[in-house]
Amino acid sequence: MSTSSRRKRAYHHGDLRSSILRAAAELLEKQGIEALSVRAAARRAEVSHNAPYRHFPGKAALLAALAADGFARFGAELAAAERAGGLRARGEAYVRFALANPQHFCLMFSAGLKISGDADLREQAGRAFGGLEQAISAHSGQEAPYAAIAAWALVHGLSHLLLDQKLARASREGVQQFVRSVLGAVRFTVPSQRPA
Amino acid sequence: MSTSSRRKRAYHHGDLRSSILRAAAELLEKQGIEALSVRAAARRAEVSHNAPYRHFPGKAALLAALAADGFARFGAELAAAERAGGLRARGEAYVRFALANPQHFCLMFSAGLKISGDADLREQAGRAFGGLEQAISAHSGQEAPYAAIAAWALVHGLSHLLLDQKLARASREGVQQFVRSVLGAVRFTVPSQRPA
DNA sequence: TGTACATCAGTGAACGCGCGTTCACTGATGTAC
DNA sequence: TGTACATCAGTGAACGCGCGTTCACTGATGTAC
Repeated sequence: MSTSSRRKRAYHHGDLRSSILRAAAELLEKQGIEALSVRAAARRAEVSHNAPYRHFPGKAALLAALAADGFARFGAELAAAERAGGLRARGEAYVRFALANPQHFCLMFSAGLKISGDADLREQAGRAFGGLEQAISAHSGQEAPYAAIAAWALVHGLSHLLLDQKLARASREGVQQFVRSVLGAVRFTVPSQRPA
Repeated sequence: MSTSSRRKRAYHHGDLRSSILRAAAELLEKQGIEALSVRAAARRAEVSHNAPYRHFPGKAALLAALAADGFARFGAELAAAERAGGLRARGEAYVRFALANPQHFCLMFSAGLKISGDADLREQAGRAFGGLEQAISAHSGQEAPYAAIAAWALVHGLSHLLLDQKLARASREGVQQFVRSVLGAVRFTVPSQRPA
């Protein structure tokens, strides 16, 4: 009540869709997927509990939009890392994103999320995966699909194990250095290997 | 009603704890973690909705017991596979377990599950992971911790990607052969490598 | 072998909760004339 | 520039739901004598 926020919010919010998404993202990371509900997001955005329905048909659409946002950021960070430091840097960025956005990461990769159902989500996920596949095949030669998949599985699994706190050693050594050591312990059996 | 099951169930069930666990496990795999509730498990076991509270203090304890069961089976299958076919077979069994018990696998590795809170869960998980670490260090020499972790990450990530349907190629080729190909594309940079 | 009684393992009713979603509404905005 | 009106983006009340958990209970079991 009273003059709570900077200025009294107008009846019309202006950009409620973004506000809802931001609130939902904060809830997701701070309280976990279980705590994320349409009503909670509306509360956090300081609107009535059904205002979100002006912008999302239902809860599933909200989750899909969150995941799409996640994929967009993910893809951008991976691409930037690779431009800066090659394929190895891309792998490290993969793990870094997962650790920085654990709940987003889980949401993006949860089986419950039907990627095909949402156009924007489909596009963003396709973009992120497309960049990945392209990067790997460009680096390893056209004929190394299994090595490419193994590399993906390696960083993906490392991300999950770190998120699930299964690797005590990592926190002792510092995560970035740990990740580098683990990735460094692997070679892929294709001709044109040897990272830059 | 009437003579529904084989014989009229006595007032005292006899082994309700096991029945509840079995019902919960079936619900978990058939309907997913979201559909698993204390009440649903009780319904499936054909007892009143609060009979489970005779055997589990609450929902968290039921989940912990499910996960502990999962770890017990997981550890046993991994150990058996290794006895039969070495470390490579252990890796394949890891993925096979995940694919055969997707929801259990996710539950077992979900961060929400507090392993330290439940004695039995702690023991079973420790047994499974202990076997894993032992197997890897025995195989790769004492001084290859990163290779060991990388191997773990590889099979773990492969499991997740397969579960999340991210690897279309796998279903085209047959999963077992696909897994073998991916695992075969990797070498670890430690002296005593070369699997049997 | 019989009986009194404590204990155990179930039942059914009830609680309060937050959820997703729908409904009829109202205040604000933009546009045609 | 002013005004009528359609449209948009919010509000607040209400719905039905399944959930976890608690309560007082009752039927069955086992044990001491």
